[in-house]
Amino acid sequence: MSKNNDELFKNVIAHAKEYGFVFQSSEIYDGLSAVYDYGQYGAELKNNIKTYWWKAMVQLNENIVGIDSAIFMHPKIWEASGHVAGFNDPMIDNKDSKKRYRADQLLEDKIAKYDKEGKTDKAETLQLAMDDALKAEDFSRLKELIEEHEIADPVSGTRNWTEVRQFNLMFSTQFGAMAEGSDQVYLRPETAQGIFVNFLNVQKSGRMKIPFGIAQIGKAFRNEVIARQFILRMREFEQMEMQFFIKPGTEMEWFAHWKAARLKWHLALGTSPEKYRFHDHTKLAHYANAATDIEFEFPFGFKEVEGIHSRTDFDLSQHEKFSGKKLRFFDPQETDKEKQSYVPYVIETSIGLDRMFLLTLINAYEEQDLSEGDKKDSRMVLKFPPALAPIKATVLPLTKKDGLPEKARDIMDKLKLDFNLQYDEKDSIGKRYRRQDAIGTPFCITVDHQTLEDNSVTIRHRDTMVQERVNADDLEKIIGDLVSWKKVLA
RNA sequence: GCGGAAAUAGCUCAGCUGGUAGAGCAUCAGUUUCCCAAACUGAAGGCCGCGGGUUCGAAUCCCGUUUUCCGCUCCA
Repeated sequence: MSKNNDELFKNVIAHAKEYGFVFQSSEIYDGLSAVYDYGQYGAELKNNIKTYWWKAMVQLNENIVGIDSAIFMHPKIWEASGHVAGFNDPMIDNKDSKKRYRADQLLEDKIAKYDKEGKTDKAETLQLAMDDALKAEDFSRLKELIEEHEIADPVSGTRNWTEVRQFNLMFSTQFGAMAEGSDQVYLRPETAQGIFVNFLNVQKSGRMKIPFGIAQIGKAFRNEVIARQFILRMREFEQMEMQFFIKPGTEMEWFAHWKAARLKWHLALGTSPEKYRFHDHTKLAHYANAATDIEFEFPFGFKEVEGIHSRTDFDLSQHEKFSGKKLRFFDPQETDKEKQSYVPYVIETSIGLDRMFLLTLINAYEEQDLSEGDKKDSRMVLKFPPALAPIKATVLPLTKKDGLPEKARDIMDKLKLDFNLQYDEKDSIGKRYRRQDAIGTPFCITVDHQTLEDNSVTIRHRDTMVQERVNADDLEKIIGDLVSWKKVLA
């Protein structure tokens, strides 16, 4: 990261805290690693991003519906999805090469080596010892075996190992009040499975016909080994996912469709296209036959914000297998009887809400030098798209007397049912404008002495700092148009 | 997890070789002004991340720990 970008990122984090967007969780207790809280303006901004996504995905697509599934799910779901098996390996690090290995893999390699050297006795003994240790989940025994058999890191050649640890990315807890005899359940590591297991419910109750999508916004939890870069990688995070169910064989067409549609959604916010890029996966996960990331150029480099994956019929097939229930779509239009009933393929779009939040904040953040001649001046402004701004407008009486506050309150009362507004009468008018700039309020409505005479007010625009005089009765329409979702969705 | 750096008021930071904390901005109250950070007066806010140790005495030295940032690593 260059010094300037490093500086910029630090300033954004400081700004986010100072102005009530993001706080570290449990801060007065020294914080909890990689967990963050959203403050008064952060919560508003986050909600607006959710709304933008929900409108674009659910409301504007007749064949996409939204659900809200529970965080707790049947433990077998995670076996079916592969998360239990894939997230439970015993790992060991070499302190010199700083490489991490699967402990059982290292031992397997050694066993193979013994066999090759004709030391079959040794191989067998080790194999048995390892199997016992793995079965008992005895990690210190695994470490002992690695030491006893003098296994060295192939990279550094040293035997300077850490303890063997299990990296399970899923958080677990007990289901049922009695600790004993209760079942272990997981906090979901992704929201997608909540959609897959409700595929039939939604399809039948909503009379959905393929192609159709199910969308969901919700929290997910991953016990990341390391979680850093502010809210980019958190242990508790929120996803906005849509699973689009399609006829097998049409996946490439739909993959291309959603790739384009999702980038369009991002760019509609006015973000410079140079800040975005696709990162197509060459190495695909076992369930996917195509995958791409939409990446955004953060101050610390291009990072994934959203993933678009062609997941084939992997998930539904797995759930068929594990649940014993048929998860199929019957297509009466299909003339070929053999192909009438099938497990749909899936195109997934999955965006990290917190990452989108960070993106929006960084993108909006601007330090402006407004000096003119000798007069030094600067301002901090968050140039949020008006539809996303936490506060849409602030009503300001020019002074605290002459009945201006009363008039300002009247105007505010008429507007506050439609818009999230603030009222401010403390300090000079210029200072109040700048305060609103810092939290990204796009419009300031100023009530002055002329307002008392002809009911006109000024609207001060955040980005240009230009004011226009309008009739107070027209504010609902004017502000309404300016902050409308039509500006980004139409 | 390894290595590096850091942690002092809401924010940014100062505090030299140890003697029980300061500034600017922000906040609050007031005076004045009345359309882009004005000025003035006053106030509030910190046991210096936390826990030990050395010392007559620790924000300052040592150890541990937590958190954050950077690099590596990891990332369905």
